[in-house]
Amino acid sequence: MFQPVAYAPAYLRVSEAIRARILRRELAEGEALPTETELARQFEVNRSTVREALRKLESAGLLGRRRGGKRLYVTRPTREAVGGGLSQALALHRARVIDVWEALQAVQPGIAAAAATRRSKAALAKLTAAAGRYAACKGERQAAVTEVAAFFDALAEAAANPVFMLLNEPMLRLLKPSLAEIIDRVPQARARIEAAQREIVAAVAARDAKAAAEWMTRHTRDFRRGYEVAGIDLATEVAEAPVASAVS
Amino acid sequence: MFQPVAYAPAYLRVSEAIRARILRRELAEGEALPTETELARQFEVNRSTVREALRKLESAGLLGRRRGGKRLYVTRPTREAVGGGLSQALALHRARVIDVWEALQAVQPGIAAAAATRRSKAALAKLTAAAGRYAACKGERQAAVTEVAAFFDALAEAAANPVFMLLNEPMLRLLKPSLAEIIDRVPQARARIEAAQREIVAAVAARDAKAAAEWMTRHTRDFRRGYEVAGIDLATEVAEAPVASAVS
DNA sequence: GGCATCATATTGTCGGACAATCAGACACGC
DNA sequence: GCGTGTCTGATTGTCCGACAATATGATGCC
Repeated sequence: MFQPVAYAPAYLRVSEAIRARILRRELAEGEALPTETELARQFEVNRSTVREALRKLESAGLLGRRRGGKRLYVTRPTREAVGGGLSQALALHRARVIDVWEALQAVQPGIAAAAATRRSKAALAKLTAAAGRYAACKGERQAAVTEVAAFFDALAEAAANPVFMLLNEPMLRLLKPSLAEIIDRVPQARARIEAAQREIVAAVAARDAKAAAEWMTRHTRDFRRGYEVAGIDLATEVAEAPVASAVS
Repeated sequence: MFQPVAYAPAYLRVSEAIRARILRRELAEGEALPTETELARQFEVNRSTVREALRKLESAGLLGRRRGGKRLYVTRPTREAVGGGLSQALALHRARVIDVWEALQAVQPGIAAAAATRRSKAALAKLTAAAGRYAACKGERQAAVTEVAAFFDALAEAAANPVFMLLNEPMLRLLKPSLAEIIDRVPQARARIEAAQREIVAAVAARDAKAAAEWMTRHTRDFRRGYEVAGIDLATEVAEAPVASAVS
């Protein structure tokens, strides 16, 4: 019958006002925000209130600080920021390894196909380099995992689609721990990954979308196989490590 | 040679400490947080500092308030919260309609296939109901768009994969405006959507993953065709509307 | 032009204050 | 019993004022 009567505390109204101006690009990226005192004067609220509003925008990734700097600058959310939020949410929603893998399986072939059709020469070079770096890092388990992720990232970059680039981050972040186990425990994993990457690179180089998607499908299916061989329970819940900088 | 010496302001350390406990599930969902004064006492910081920390967690969706309530409760990020962050980020990254569509195209067939394999009886009923509601809403453009989105959501729910459920939100949110235009301007759009939904429902009911994916591919391809017929420039940047509750 | 020096502005944090209002207890009338 | 007033205490939202640490920008010097 009746709508709940709208009310929003001042810190929310302030943060929304600033957010709106950023989204409307009236505050351009890289621009410095006015000082807290100045904002307080303009909004006619106390500086403490302004600060609460700023904290919200800061954690949304819309405002950031330059290394060691004092002032806040308008930024756009980095992949890491978005990915952190998403993977944190997934961890709390009790997403399992199999769920994330399934999403990977669904998205990556599309990314590979898009990359094959649109890749620029520079992007192809980066992709090739990423595959090379993976092949090069024998032994070090952690480095290998990082490079596998870097390969996916390079592919998304070649697809030149910001949606893909943002989606990659959280999925890889959540899969990394289990990936490390696979590489440790499945002897043939390294060779298979290397081969798949080689084929994908070749398909992308040849602008062959179909082949790229196909090899990517095999590549991700290999991961699944790896889970089974490594004896990782697919129903394990993924975990999000708390930010390291929080060492109190 | 040397790492930058770590330093984090108190409000950050406090917010990370609370965040960590939530992620470790030491603070269970639904539990009420201690009062601000109590937190200030425990962390040995000022209440203002605690409040800044709380604002961060609040906008990350980890803390929420019950309607009209005062206390903060531990919550997990809702689809809307996550989707809002993601779509906002995409808007700032100048994602275009075609980019989001491409992602939709990549993900939805996978979702449909998963839904077909795993759907429960209840989920199937919901999906059928969603398709029915879409077919029912003749005329009202806005309602139709909402129902199209609801259909995708019901499908993701049938797939019982939190990753898919969270990914749907931002994509649909960003596509809604252009979807509305299609439905307005392309006469045959309604019928085609209805037909595709019917086929997808049938495939899911029959647990036919392949057919479900296939029909979904056609369904999304139809959207693309709709853009062209409606004369929507595929390179249009998607826009994220600022939160409505921010009416000052 | 590049570099050391210094004054100023700005942030991070604190303490205290007060109004609004939410939650729970309690009594009252039907 | 259930819905309705009334009261009290606790809690949040907001303000004010203060101060140390330090980033920023101007200044002068070579």
